[in-house]
Formats: sequence, C-alpha cells, structure tokens
Amino acid sequence: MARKLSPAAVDAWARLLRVERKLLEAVEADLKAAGLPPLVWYDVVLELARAPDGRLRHRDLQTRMLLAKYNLSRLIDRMAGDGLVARVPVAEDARGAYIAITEAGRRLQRRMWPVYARSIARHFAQHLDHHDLVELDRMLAKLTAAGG
Amino acid sequence: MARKLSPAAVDAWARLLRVERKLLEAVEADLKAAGLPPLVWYDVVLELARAPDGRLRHRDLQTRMLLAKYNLSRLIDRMAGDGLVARVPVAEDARGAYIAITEAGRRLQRRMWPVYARSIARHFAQHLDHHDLVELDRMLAKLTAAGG
DNA sequence: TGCCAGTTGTTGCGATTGCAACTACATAGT
DNA sequence: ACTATGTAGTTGCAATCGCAACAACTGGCA
Repeated sequence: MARKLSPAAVDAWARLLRVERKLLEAVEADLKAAGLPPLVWYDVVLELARAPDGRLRHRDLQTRMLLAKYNLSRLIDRMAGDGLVARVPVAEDARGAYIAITEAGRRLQRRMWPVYARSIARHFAQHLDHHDLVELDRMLAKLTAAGG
Repeated sequence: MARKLSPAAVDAWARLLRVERKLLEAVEADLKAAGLPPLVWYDVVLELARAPDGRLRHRDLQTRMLLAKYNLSRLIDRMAGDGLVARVPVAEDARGAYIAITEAGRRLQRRMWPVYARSIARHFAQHLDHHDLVELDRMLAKLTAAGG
C-alpha cells in the first residue's frame, strides 16, 4: 500500500469531501425547513421499520448506522423521549436491549420520506443520468468492500 | 425538479453516505493514531499555506471550507491558541480580520500531509484505478456545479 | 453630515459529540 | 462453583456544534 497518490486521486478525494459536505448540509436544511428532525433520526426509523418485528439490537443498529455506541445510546434516549422508539429487554440476553419502532416512529418515517426523497432528487439525482448513478454506485462499492 | 427517484439513485445516495462516513472515520483515526489534529485543522493550514501571503479573510476561508462562521471563529481561536495561525487586522476594513498562517502552522501542514496522503491512498485511492478516479471526479463535479 | 441597511466576525447558551470509565451480564476455562 | 475475560450498553465530563443575538464597522443615500 501507500503507493504514491496521483493528482487525479487527490482531486477526486477533495471533491468527494466537498460535495458530500454540501449535499448533507442541503438535505439537512430541507428537512429542517419542513419541520422535520435530522437525517440520523430517519436512518433509525428506516432501519427499524425494515427490520423483522420492527426492532433491532442496539449493537446491530449501531453497525448498520456506523455510529459510535455511546452516541447511539443517547440518540435512542432522545427518540424514545419523543415516543418514536422503545427499549425492550432481550429475553436471551439480560445485558442487551431491543430498540423497537413505535407506531409514531413508523408515521415519522412515512412523513419524512417524501421530503427526503425530494431533497435527494433535487440536490443529487437530478444532476446525474442513470448511467452515472450506476457507475457511481459501482465505484463506491469498491471502497466499501475493501477492508483497508 | 422532484421527478421520481429511481432505485439506482437511492442506492447510489445511500452508498455515498455510508462510504463517506466510513472513509472520514478511517482517516480521522489515522491522523489521531499519528498524534495529529483532526482533518479540519489540515484544511485550514492547507488553505492558508496556499493563499497569497499565507493569509485569508475569515469569510473567504469560511467559503472555501464550507464551514459555518461561528464554527470557524472558534476553530481559529483554538488554532491561534496553539500558535498555528494568527489574527491580523485588515487595514481597509476595520470589521474584518485576516487569518495568517505561522511558521508552526506551515510545519504542521507539512507534517500532516504524509500521514494524510497515506491514509487517502489506503482507504480510497488504492481501490480505484485512474479511469475510475477521473470518472468519479467528473460526476461529483456535476453536483458541485448545479446550484440546486 | 447623519441615518440606515448590510456585512463581518464574536459570543452566550443549550444540544450534541467524543472519550474513558463504569455497571451488568455472558461465556470459557479450571 | 469460581475466576477471568469478553460483550452490551450507559454515563460523567469536557470539547465542539448550532442557533440566535450581538457589537462593530462599512457604504449608500438623503
């Protein structure tokens, strides 16, 4: 590893950082403008809504969301405070807890999606054709796969 | 705008978010492991090192870094506290201030780059060939250009 | 000159994040 | 059963972020 970085690599990297930051900022702004909670809340309710029985172990959600555990812990505190999720003890493991989505949580997910989708379209998808999108996904997939 | 989102668009978007988060986490970890400050500090010293006279107005740096102004204000406080940059009054505009890089700041930039470059190579560039990098940059550029 | 809207940068304060330490339980080895 | 090691999740505390309000100044205009 650590072979020399090409200028093209540095350019692409710098561009990736900038574009990503700008996109995230724009999407968060759209959500906020619609009176909705931040993106990370959507990630939670989406993952839970998709999961069997609408619930996941803390650690599984953590893995899917690439979120530090202490961070998730407190995020769930807040969302539970709003009645969007609930903690449920795990029968087989007294240490653990399921995070279960509530009806209100599902409603929030359905309510956020249209706004989020419009935002993705506006800031991202609209500017790329189908071929680009597939290519982009393919390239990014190469980065996911690699451990290093 | 807001034409229907294709599945390919959603996939690419989701992948982009995940990959970016993972990359950033990895790079920040590499910097920390090398006993270096976070990436945003590098961005500052790099921008300043490149700028004519090694200084920029607060607002210009803010624009380049896509950072909220209050955020930059305090980041510069911290970096000035470490002697990496210094605030210099602007003769023509008594409201404003230049942020000027110091010798120590330049040394930090030179010290961080090898570690950062290795990290970019390892987590990013290594996994893509030249064609991919150019294509990626081209696609991301389409997103930058568009205002919406 | 004198006023007023706009720009530049800072700050108080509450919310969020990051780190390290911690409690509680599980699992393996003896 | 008993100890040691590992895993799951939480929490205290300090650092950072985000918002809204602010002070200081500029530039245009009457």
